[in-house]
Amino acid sequence: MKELSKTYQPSETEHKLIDFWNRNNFYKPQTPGNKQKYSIVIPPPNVTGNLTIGHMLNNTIQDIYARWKRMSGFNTLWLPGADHAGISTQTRVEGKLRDEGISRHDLGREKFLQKVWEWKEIYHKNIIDQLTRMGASVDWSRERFTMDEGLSKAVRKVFVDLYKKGLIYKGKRIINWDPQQQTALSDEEVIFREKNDKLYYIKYPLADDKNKFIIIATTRPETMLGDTAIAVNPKDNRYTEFAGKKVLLPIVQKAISVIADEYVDMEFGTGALKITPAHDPNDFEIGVKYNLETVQVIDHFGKMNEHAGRYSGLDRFEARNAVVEELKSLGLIEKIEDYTHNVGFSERGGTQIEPYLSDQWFVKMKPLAEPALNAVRAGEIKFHPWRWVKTYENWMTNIRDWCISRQLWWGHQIPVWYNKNNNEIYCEYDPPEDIENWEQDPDVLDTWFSSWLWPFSTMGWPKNTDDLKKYFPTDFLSTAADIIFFWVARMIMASIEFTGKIPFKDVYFHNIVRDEIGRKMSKSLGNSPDVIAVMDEYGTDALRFTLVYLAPQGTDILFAKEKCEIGRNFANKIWNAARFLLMKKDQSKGNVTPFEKDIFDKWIESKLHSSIREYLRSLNDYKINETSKALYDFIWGDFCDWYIEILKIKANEIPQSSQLIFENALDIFEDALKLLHPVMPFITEELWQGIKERNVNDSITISQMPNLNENVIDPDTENNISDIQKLIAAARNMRAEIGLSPGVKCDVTLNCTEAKDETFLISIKNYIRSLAKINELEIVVGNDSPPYKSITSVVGKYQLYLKIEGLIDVEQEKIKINREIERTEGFITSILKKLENDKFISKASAEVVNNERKKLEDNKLKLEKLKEHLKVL
RNA sequence: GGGCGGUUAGCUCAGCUGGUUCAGAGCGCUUGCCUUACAAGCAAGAUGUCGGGGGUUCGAAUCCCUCACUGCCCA
Repeated sequence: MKELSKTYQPSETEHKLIDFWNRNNFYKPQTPGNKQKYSIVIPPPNVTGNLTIGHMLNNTIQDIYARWKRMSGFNTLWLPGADHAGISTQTRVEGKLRDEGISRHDLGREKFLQKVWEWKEIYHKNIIDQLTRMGASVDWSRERFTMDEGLSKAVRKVFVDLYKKGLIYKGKRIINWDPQQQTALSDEEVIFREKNDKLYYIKYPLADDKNKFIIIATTRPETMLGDTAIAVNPKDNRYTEFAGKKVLLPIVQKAISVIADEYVDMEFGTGALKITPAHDPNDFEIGVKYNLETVQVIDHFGKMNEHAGRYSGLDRFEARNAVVEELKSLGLIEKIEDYTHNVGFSERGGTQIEPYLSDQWFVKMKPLAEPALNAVRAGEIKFHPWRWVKTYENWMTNIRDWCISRQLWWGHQIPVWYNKNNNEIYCEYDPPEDIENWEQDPDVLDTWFSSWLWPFSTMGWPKNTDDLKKYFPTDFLSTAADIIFFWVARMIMASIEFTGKIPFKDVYFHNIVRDEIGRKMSKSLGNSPDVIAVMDEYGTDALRFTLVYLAPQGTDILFAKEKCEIGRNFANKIWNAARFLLMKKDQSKGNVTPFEKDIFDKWIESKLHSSIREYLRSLNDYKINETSKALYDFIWGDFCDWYIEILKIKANEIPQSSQLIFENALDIFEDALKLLHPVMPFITEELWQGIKERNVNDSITISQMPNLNENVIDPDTENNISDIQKLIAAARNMRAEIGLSPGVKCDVTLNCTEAKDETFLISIKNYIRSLAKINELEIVVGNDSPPYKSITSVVGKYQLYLKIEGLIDVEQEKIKINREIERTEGFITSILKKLENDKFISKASAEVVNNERKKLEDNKLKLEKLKEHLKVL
């Protein structure tokens, strides 16, 4: 490997490695072989947009699992693709055309769709580029798009099958109408926002006594023109005398009935409700129940229609004011109050939704929901974090029929044909043969009607392909929780219904990425960083690592690009560790006398495997931030801060073995690189290539992940070294306290209690000396303090004395020791209190009690030593 | 109105199957360092009545109740 630069330069390696991986088809699963499979399908991003930081997180998580499993011996498929995003895409293209002064109707359906496809190609490529750039180890040869021929076939088959089963029906219902996009929306596509409005109290005179009124409260006075009843609660004494009578609908001058129904909320407004079946979903239900007339007064543009009399042609909001003015002049407005309520808006377009009575296609959801609910309740499908199950259950048990028709052109056109000559309806997989006699339903299907098939349609369903047999059901789905209903729940329903299998075993709901002050990332706020720019600035690995490191299960991430310094610095640390090891190995060429592994070598191996254990545990628990933490702590904390520093000393001690020493270190380092590869694929590949001789097309990405070896995990060794680390830290602390400059060496006496400690300490004496910058280090068994003036520090079973010889203010030191004595005495008292408590002795476990006894002994000893030291001073 | 979270160091957050291996990490801050890789670094340090109150327990950041504030989802 050529000499490494002083800092890691990601841009130099990333593009090169992407090319290298692609050239070698590493991410195409092998067709033969009997390896166990592991499969993931990507949540298909919309073709409309760029990938966001949220996508980066989601895809990093998937990539981690794909790469981890691939390196752990699984035949791994991560299948990529994109979604046609009906409304968004059509809106964008129409917008672009509008700028050119053209409407879609000018072009006609066919030409318009051609334009959309052209537009889609450009943006689709964008997404592919971004996924590639982030290092996603997907199999591009299997890429799918929801409007592909194959997926379109799946959609048609599903529609026809459900129709024939009676689970798809067409009906006149109140749906969410987007007057701007001119299409129906499903309940899930409507978002509610608080809006400041007015509550109008309107008097409806009794038909047989015009001096009596029922007063109703409404936020939508313009719809009164379509009222066909008034409703009150039968329990409401205020209205007992009115029930069953008729009132005269103002302006329209039509007599309508007063219905008594328990549905009416007595608390709201005046307790009397106007019923407008054509313009309110609840009123519609009442209308059906009481067989009321439906009078539609607003058309699909959101304008008053011919039934609105002289208001015909006015926009719904203009009409509101006009109606109120007229009512006022008639003296029929009781009062107008300010009122804040939740109003539905189109999720995509932002227009205020109009409840609209129209013919639409629906899926009956109840029969589909039940098995899907059971699969999750029974734990066949596991949610991470688990609590999302409740949300899922709640939605599934209150599920309502799904409005799937959209009055758009971009999407899967409904496979239903109407006979031009009679009332016949034809719904089949293939169009009718005498096509000239039929007219196809012009509507298209909700985009989610294709994406709910994604886990199996992408693998060739309805054909029973090899891929389907091999890779379905998938193992893992990572997604945002905000599409749990849109997508996750529906995929489970569809999978079970059409394949009889669950679509995936584990679902991970990843964090929502917000900006630094907690706002959701959005285009209009402009607070979402450009992911490519961030990758350019900090490196792809840095962004990936940082996101995962900041992603505890189930919380939101507050992200600012500066946080990528965490990942960048870590990458740089790794880079320099490699640089150093290689440099030393190079310098020590030929020094190959075998050496015996010492406690530090055993310690780093133990730590490596402890880390692997934690790595596996956290990955299996879907706690990826803990995975990244384990890697960070091992590589930076254990390997770089301690092991490399130890090796510097060791190589001086036994120079004849130095080459082997650094080669051994590189073996450990290589394992660490492999473990880290799923999170930081680029730098690990680059260094893996560099630290040893490799074959031309060999890659870390297809190498074997280190196996966990529990046998080398040795808690005693880890504890012993941990004590030594504390001891060295204490010595450094003492140096710092008395202001010794790093160049000045000091003399130290180290007391221990047992002979075996002495043997151990002597064996590593030079390391302690060197790391704590000690000149003379005397190791003594027993409690005798040294015969010179010193400051002291007690570390577990060890006692340190640092010779001061007038370097320090003795009085200050005495104050400090007294303070330490006080603290220790307090601590002893608290332990004694526990031990003298019979309930503690009897109820607490023996282990805990023994532990307390041990602590007591240790601290008594410590106290003794401190007091003695005070005397010496 | 119903449901689900969150509230721990100046900031962002871990820890929450109860016990000084639990009061932590990173950033920021203070001090000292161009030490045989790394100043994107090294060493040392300061800071918290773990949101308030009550309870269970020998023992609570951790379990229960309650209040406050805050976010999200559903109606």
